[in-house]
Amino acid sequence: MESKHCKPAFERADPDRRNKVIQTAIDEFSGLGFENANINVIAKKAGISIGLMYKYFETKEDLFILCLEEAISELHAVIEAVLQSDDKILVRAEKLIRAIQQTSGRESRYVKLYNEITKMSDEKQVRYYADKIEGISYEAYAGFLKRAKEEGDIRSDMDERLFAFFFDSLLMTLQFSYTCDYYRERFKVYCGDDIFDNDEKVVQELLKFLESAFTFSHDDVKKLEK
Amino acid sequence: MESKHCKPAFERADPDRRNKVIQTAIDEFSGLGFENANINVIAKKAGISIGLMYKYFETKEDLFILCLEEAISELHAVIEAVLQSDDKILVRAEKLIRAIQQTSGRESRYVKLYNEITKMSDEKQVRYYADKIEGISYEAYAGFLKRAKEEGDIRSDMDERLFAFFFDSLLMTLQFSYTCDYYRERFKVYCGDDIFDNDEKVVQELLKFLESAFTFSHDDVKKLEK
DNA sequence: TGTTAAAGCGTGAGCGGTCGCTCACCCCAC
DNA sequence: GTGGGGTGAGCGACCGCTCACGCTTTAACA
Repeated sequence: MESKHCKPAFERADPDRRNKVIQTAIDEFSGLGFENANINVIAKKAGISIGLMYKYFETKEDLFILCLEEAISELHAVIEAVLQSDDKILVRAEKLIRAIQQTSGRESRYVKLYNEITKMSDEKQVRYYADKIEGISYEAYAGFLKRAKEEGDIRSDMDERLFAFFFDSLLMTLQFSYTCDYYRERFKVYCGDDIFDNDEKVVQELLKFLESAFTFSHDDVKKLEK
Repeated sequence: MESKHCKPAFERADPDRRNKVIQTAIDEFSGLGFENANINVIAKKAGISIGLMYKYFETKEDLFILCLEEAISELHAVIEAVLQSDDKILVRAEKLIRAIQQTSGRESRYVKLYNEITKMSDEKQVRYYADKIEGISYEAYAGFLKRAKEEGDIRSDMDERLFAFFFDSLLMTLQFSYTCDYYRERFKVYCGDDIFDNDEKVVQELLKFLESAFTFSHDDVKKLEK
């Protein structure tokens, strides 16, 4: 899993064209999935010939991977932007939730790509991308969970890594629920057809859920009750 | 989206053969995904000719759907079995978590099929299956959350539907984390390579997380602290 | 009981469409 | 004239699906 997924010719190409190719490819891959997307169609829509496409990329898969890398760095940037201040943990959570809800059409294609790799089963690729993508959010979440714990903002009786995992699981599912067709429908089954008109309610309820999970330990509350 | 997805000839066929065909198909679909699975190969592995396969099914998609229906009713049965007693909410949660961890090879193929439909985007199919599958767990979870709330076992200041959604999101992600390649790798990134040798720890930490989220409301704890 | 026709079970060569990818070729700059 | 940018017809592999055919069972009739 090395990092070069295009031929030199693509790097030399005009930046506008590079962009056009990548964005068109992301459109097709996120809309149809890797298997159903047609590289001949992508070339046509991007305004170049297939011949040239193959001067730029070794294989269809390489093109897909380049799109993935693009999506990853974009999503990475969003997380970084949201988390750069030194807010308390719940404020960070709130910012992340709101960022997820405001995911625009542009970003939602990235999320769909992400959902697409979720079905990969080539061992090496899975490892490479899980490390690359999940590593980003893991670093972000585990880092501030640990600090919050040290500073006494959250309960002391928890395993940070597992709690970071639960936290990310909730956010990831929410992300998919706002962008991917099946998850959207699932969201409606659970919360009603009008859930997409109630962003504020989702924020508040999830924060409620997280706040209690993060801050109140069973033993402490029992002590208080005595 | 009607419910007959095979021709009469398949219903008349020998039960052993029916089983062989369905199980072989589930193997292939769950291992390779819908697009990459080859119906000619499935026929060969199941010990029948493609000609006969098409006397049994209209299309490859119909075969896939029959597999899905099979998987759904199987997963439904598991949930039912786990939830039939009238345990308290955390005991139910614990049973579900342990059931997920003990998912065998046989069941894990069903989970992979479920993961596969997660990327469907045909509007009608998405609606049909989201309703059918998520409806099962929604009924189960929302029902006992509501009862628990009425009986005062859990906090009163929450929206049951959203909390059921968060609950299912955690369980669904855990389910995938024990069965699907990418999610397994993600689980390792968050919790370390040895997380799969620590089932008990996962149970305890998730229960801790859920117990606090479900039972302690911010206002109540603040009152106690005074 | 033997003959025959109809209906279903079962086969697999192969059709037809799709799509990843190649290659022979053109054009232009240096 | 050499090298890179650019083209698109078309090759070849794959795969969903068909169809002409063979075999067996059922049953109606002489």
